Amino acid sequence: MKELEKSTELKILEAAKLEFITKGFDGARMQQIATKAGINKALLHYYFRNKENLFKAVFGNVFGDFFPKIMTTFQSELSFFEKLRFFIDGYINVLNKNPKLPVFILHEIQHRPELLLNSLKEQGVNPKIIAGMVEAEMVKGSLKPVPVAHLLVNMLSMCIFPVVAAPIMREVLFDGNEKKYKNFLEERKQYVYEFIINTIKK
Amino acid sequence: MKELEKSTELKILEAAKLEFITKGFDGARMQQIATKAGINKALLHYYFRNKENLFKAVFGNVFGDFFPKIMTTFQSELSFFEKLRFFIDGYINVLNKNPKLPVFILHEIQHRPELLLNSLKEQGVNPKIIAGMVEAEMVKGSLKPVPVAHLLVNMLSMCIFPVVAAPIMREVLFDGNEKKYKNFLEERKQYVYEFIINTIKK
DNA sequence: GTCTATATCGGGATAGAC
DNA sequence: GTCTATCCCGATATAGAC
Repeated sequence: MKELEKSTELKILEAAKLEFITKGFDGARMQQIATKAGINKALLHYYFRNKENLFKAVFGNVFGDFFPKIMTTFQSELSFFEKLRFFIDGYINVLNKNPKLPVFILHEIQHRPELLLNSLKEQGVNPKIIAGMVEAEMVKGSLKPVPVAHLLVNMLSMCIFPVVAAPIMREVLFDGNEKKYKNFLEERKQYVYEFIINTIKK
Repeated sequence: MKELEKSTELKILEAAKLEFITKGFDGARMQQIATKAGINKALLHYYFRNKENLFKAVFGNVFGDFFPKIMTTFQSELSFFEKLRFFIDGYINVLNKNPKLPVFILHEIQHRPELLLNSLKEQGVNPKIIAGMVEAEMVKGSLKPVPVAHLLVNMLSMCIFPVVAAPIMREVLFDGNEKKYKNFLEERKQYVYEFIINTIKK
């Protein structure tokens, strides 16, 4: 039974998420969060005792998007190459919808390493599943043997970085033309795939 | 004629650079900068009227390291493949020495787009020189024709991202073992090179 | 140029009524 | 649960002596 009115707590969390991600912890303002949520500061402190608590709640929620849930794609019945394509495609999409997320996370964990460790535990990030799968293909002989860690990091890099550095890249490569850059990112889904394939197919 | 005593202004700039890069503009504290520089807050304001000014001075100084000066490598007499190797090697080195720089820059330009535009002008960043050079090799026939923009972005991505995301990657891939991750980054100089070569050599 | 002392203000947090 | 009013501290910035 869904409420038409979102609960106050939910409204706060949404507003806080937006504020924290765009401004960072230090730049975020409780007043601003309250305003966006349509309430006042006092109520904020009623729900979450202080700024720190509120932040942690948001961070925990948000971390999972950085390392993709799309990992599940890899447990499907598709062929390996299809899985790869789905992964790249899906991940670039997710990042495009939340382009500020990675920088936010990377910025914050610099000062609060514990955030990272906690979140990793909660999320159960396990690249080993995918790594194992890739290695299996290699011993099976369907893929050229290459260092798997580097391969995975390369793949992530080529998906994440261009989104993260979009403000700069857009300027440098396309003189600030937003449309052209969006198009560029769209093309990447194909090229990154080909790029990866190139190094592992026999 | 070099002074044995660094000028006060220089000491301030160094201290400020460190503080801003690690904490970001909002997290940085004037008091902390003063202390690190061995002076007091008032003197800080004497040299740079306010925090904003000081920040801009630092940012301008620092931006150039993000897009490498190593571009000059590309004007040398080396063969194309040697140039490529030098570039990757040198860039990963630079980043390793300033691993926090990229996140700092990306975080700050999110709220102050003008910083980016100004810095780009000052630095005269021009990927077109390299792009042109790569394209020349392609028409000459010594390289397989691939989309140059994507190729360059891929190369940057694979160099920058692993350094930027080091805190996470170190945890996920090597259970936090610093030594292993350093070693991993060292290996990358070779693998990224091979990875790139693989997609462009005939 | 460099210092101490102080003004000013913004923002997180709390008290207490409804 | 939600509000108004207020406290209080930390941080930028300035005044003014040396």
